[in-house]
Amino acid sequence: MERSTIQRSAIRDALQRAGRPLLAQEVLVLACESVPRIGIATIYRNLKTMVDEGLLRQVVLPGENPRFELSGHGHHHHFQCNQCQKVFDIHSCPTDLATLAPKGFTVEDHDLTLYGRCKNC
Amino acid sequence: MERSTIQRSAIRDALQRAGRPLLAQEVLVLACESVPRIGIATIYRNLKTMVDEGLLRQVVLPGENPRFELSGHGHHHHFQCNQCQKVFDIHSCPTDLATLAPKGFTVEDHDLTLYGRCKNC
DNA sequence: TGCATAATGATAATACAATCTCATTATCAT
DNA sequence: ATGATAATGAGATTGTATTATCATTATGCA
Repeated sequence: MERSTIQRSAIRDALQRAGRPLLAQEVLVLACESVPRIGIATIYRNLKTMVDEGLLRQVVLPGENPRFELSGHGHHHHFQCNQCQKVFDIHSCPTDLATLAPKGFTVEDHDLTLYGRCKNC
Repeated sequence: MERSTIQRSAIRDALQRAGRPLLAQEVLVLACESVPRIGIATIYRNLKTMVDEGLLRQVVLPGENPRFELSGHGHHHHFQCNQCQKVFDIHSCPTDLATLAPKGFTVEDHDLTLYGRCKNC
């Protein structure tokens, strides 16, 4: 993955335009707008490469297939709409979660997902 | 699933003794202690039935297969050990998470997982 | 412009949790 | 204890996201 291809650009643009974490299938649909014959294998190949390069970050919600978002947003969490199932970023983070753990347990990280209705639903 | 079998009891006991959410595979291993020839299909069959009956609750962490725990613990969250991968209950819950959502979004529920080192690791 | 080869696209293959099949076994009302 | 049948166990099968294959196409350096 050393050459610059229109497919790779289309994938990056899709994620940028969406502004929210996308499933591989969602990336395919969006990327198809600019590269109609793009294949799903190309989507997966590039997503994997871009994650390895650090350009993308994988977002995994409970019971869901992995989504992908442009990295560089720092630590943040996600909101999933119960209606449209779309996932959005939340740029704030509750503090003092470490105190919730039982005695003898050390908290190193955490993962928070909010569920509800998004702006459009 | 109307009759009482030793397999079904073994599954319930395994979850009770563990006191933490277990994967189907973990249930199999524990249940084998009392019913050596128990099959994985029986594990899945009973887990599903017991969830339908409300006896068990499914616990799904990001990127993990479903775990099962006895229900009736009310709303709570989970801790996963980065070392042994075991999952434990956390019986406290951060408040005011609803305020974290962006303007226009309504929060109906949430899901929190803490990661770190458990007491034994 | 031409060439070496990286990347793509179509489709086959894989991985693996979960479910199904069906002969056998165990439960329980009578 | 007996019979109807629910449940089990072993292994085959399924479903589905992801990856591999490989002939073809496109990139970018000389």
